Amino acid sequence: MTAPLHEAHPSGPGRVLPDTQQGMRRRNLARVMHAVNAEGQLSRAAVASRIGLTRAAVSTLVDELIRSGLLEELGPERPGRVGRPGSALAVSGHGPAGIGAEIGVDHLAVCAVDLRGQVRARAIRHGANRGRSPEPVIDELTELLRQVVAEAKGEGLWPAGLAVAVPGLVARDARTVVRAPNLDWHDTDLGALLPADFPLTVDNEANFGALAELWLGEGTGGDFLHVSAEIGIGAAVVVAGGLLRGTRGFAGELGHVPVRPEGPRCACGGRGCLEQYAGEEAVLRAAGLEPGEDRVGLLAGRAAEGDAAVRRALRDAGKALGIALTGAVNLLDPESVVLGGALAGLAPWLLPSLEAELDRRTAGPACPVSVSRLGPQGPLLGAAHSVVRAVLDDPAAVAERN
Amino acid sequence: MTAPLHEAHPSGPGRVLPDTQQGMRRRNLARVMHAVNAEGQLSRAAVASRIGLTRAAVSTLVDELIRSGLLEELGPERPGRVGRPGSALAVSGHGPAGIGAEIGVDHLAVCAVDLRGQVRARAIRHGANRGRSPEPVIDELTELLRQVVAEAKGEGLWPAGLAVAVPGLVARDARTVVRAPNLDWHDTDLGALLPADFPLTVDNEANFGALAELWLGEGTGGDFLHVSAEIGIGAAVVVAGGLLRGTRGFAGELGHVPVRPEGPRCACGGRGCLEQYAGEEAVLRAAGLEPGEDRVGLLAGRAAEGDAAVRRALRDAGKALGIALTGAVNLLDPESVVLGGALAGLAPWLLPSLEAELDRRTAGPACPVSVSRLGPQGPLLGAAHSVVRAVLDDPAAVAERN
DNA sequence: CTATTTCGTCATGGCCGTTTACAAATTAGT
DNA sequence: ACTAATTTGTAAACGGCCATGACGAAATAG
Repeated sequence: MTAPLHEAHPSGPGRVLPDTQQGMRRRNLARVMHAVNAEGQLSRAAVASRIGLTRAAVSTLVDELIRSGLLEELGPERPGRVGRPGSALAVSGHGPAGIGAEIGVDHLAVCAVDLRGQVRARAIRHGANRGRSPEPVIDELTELLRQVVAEAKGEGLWPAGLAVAVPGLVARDARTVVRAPNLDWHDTDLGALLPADFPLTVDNEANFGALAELWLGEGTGGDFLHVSAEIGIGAAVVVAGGLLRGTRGFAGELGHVPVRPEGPRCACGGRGCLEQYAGEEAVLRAAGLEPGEDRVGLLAGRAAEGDAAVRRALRDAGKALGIALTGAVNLLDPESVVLGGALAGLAPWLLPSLEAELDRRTAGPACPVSVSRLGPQGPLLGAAHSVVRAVLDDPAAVAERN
Repeated sequence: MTAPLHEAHPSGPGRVLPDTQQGMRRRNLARVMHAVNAEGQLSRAAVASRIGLTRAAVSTLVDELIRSGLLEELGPERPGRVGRPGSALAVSGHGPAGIGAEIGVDHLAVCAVDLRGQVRARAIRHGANRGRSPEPVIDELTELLRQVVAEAKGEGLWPAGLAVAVPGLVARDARTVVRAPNLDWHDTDLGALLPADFPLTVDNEANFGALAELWLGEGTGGDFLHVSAEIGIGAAVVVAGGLLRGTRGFAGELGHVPVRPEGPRCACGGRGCLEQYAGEEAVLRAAGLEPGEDRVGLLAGRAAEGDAAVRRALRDAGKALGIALTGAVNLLDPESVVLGGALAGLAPWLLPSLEAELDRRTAGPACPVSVSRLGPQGPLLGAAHSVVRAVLDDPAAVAERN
C-alpha cells in the first residue's frame, strides 16, 4: 500500500492504480522494469521467477516494453549453465531521460540521466544568486536546460520530466517555493516561470540529496537518517524506501531539536537548539571567522591547516550533533546515519566527537555513521533520478506519452 | 504499496499479494470489507462507487463474502432519495472474532472482538505477576482464554487469531519475549506455551496501545506520536497508518532521548535521558514517595489531594517530556501527540507544563497534544483489533480456513 | 398513473495470466 | 560424436475476472 513517498506530485503517476485488469497490467510492467533495473541485465525467465509470473506472461510484458523503447534486447547471454541461454534484457539507454536541475546559492546546474542511471549530459553555471530576483535566475536556468535537453536529444534521449532542487521550503503542490532564505525568495511559483514542455517537480535540495543516497548510495538499506546542512541543519528521514515528509511537510527539522534546554535563544522561539551549536553561523563565530563566500570551504581549509580554534569549533559542533542524533536514533532506530551536503566535507573533524557522543549515549551497539560519497552532487542527481524512478514506477504512463 | 506495518508476522497474510488475477480478487475482497467497515452500513452500489469497481463486480464479491460469513445482508435501506433503495450490507457480527490478550504486571486480561469492533466477551484476573515464572502465568492466561473463546462461540463467533500484549521487548518472530524487566522474563517463547489452535501474534503493549489509538481513537489521522509509560517511557511512531518499528524493532525509545546532556547518569550509558526526569522511579523520588504497588494510582491520588511535592514532581516531569517531545515533533512533524497508558491518568498535572514547553520551543503553531480516552484499555483492545484488521486486510485467507 | 432514477443481476465480451506443448540451444554423460 | 537432460522463449487453448449493456425491481416526482 502505499504510494511511493518519493513522489512529490500529490496526484502523480505513482498513486495507487485501480485494482482492475488494466491496473494489474501496469503494475506488472513496472515490476518487470524494476527487476531488470535492479540487476542491470536479466533474461525473461529470470525476470519471471523473480517477480513470480510465468515466462509466457513476462514475454508479452517485455514485448510491450521493448516496443515502447523502455527495454532493450542485448542478445544471448554467454552460456555458463545447462540449458538454452537466455536473451539478456536491459533498461534502455536511448529512451526517456530524467532531467534534474539545482538552484544553489552560488551556482545553477542541470543534468540528464538515462534510465540506466548514467549521466548523459550536464551544464553548470557558477555565480552568486543570493538576493537576485527569481526571473533572471530562472531565465539562466532555462538556458542551461535548453543546452542539456538538446545534448540529450542528440544522444537519442527524450526528456520524461524535470525535477528542480531548491535551497528552501517547497509547498505541497511541488511547484511553489514558499521561502528560500538564502536566495531571499518568497512564494515563487516555478511552474509559471519554467517551460512547461514536460512534468515538473520542485522539492527541497536536502530531500533530493537523501533520495540520491537511497537510490545511489552504498550500503544504505531502506531506513536511514540523512543529515545535511545548507539552510540550517536538516535531516531527511528515510523509512521503508521512502521519504518521511510529515503532516505539513516540515519533518526533519533536526536544527531545532533542543540540545541544551536552557541554552541560548533561537529564532524559532526555543532555547539551545542544535543550530545554536552546530549551525553555520554558530560554528563560524566559535571559530573566530567572518561570514563570507564559500564558508564551508574556508572552514575545511583552516581545519586542514591545523587551525586550533576552527578544529575546536568543529569538534564542539560534532558533539552537539551527536547529542541531537542520539535522540533521533533512539526514536527511529535507523539502519545508519549518513552525513551529506556540506557536512560531508567537514566530516573528518566532526565525526570523532559526533561518534563518541553517540556511542557513549547508546546502550547496545551504536548506530553506524557514514559520510555520503555523493557529497555536493547529491541533490542534482537525486532530482534527475526521481524522474527516472517515476518512469520505472509506471512505464505505461510514459509509453503512451511517446 | 506497502505492506501493512501493523502486521507483526514477518510473512503473515498482510504481505503484498502477487499481481495475478487471484491476487486482484483477494485485494478487491479486502477493499469491499474495508469500505463496508468504514461506513458501518453500505449498499452494493455505494461500495462500487467508493472503491471504483462496477456494481456487477461488487455484486459477485459481496456474494462471496456473504457465503464466507464475513458480510451480512441487513435488508433494504429506508428510502430517502429517488430510485430503488439499496440493500444494506454490514460486516458480520457472527463470523470470525479477534482474540486479544494482555499480560500486565498485576493483571491478566482476555477479550474477544467481532468484525464490527464490538467487544463480545471478556475476562480479567487481578494479581501480581512480577517475578512469577512464565509457565503458571501462561496457564492462568490459557484458562481465561478458554472462557472467552467458549463465551464467544456461544454467540456464534469463531476465533480467527490471538494477539498478546506484553510489557516488554518482543523478537521479530512475534512469538518470543526477549525481555520483560517488570516480569523478569527473558527469552520466553510464548508460542510454545500457548495453545496453537489459531495464529498467534505477540507484541509490545505500547505498540498495541498506539494501534488502538489509530484504529479506535478520535481525531487522529494516520500520523501521530503515541507516548506511554509502563516500562520506561515509550513512544510509538505512527506514520501513514502504520507503526514505525525501526531496523531492529527498537524505534520509539523516547525514554533515552537526551534532555540535559550533562544530567545524571542513566542505565543506558547516557546522561540526562528523559527517563531520569519523567521516569516512574524519578518522579516517585522527586515526589518523596516509596515505590510500591499501583504507583500511578498513588501519584494521581496525591496530586488530586493537592500534595505540593507530588504536583511539583509531575510538573517537572511534564516539562522534561515537553523538551523531549519538541525534538520528536521537529523531526517527525506529526499531526498530533497522544498521551496514553499510565500517562493518560496523570495528564491533568503533566499537560500544562508539557504544552507550555512545546509551545515555547515551536516556531509556528504547536503540535496539538491530546489524552487517549482509551486509557489503560488500549493495549488489550489494540491486540484484539489487530486480528480483526488482519481479517479485513485479507478476507479470502480466513474464508478458506472455515 | 406515468416518467424518472437508482439498485441489483444476468449475459456477453475483452483482457490477462496460466497451463500445456514444442522448438531451440546449451551441458552432461557415454 | 551422439543422445539425454535441462533451460529458454513462444504459441495456442483455457479460465478467471472485471467491464459493458440490458433488464426487472423499487422507490420518487409530477
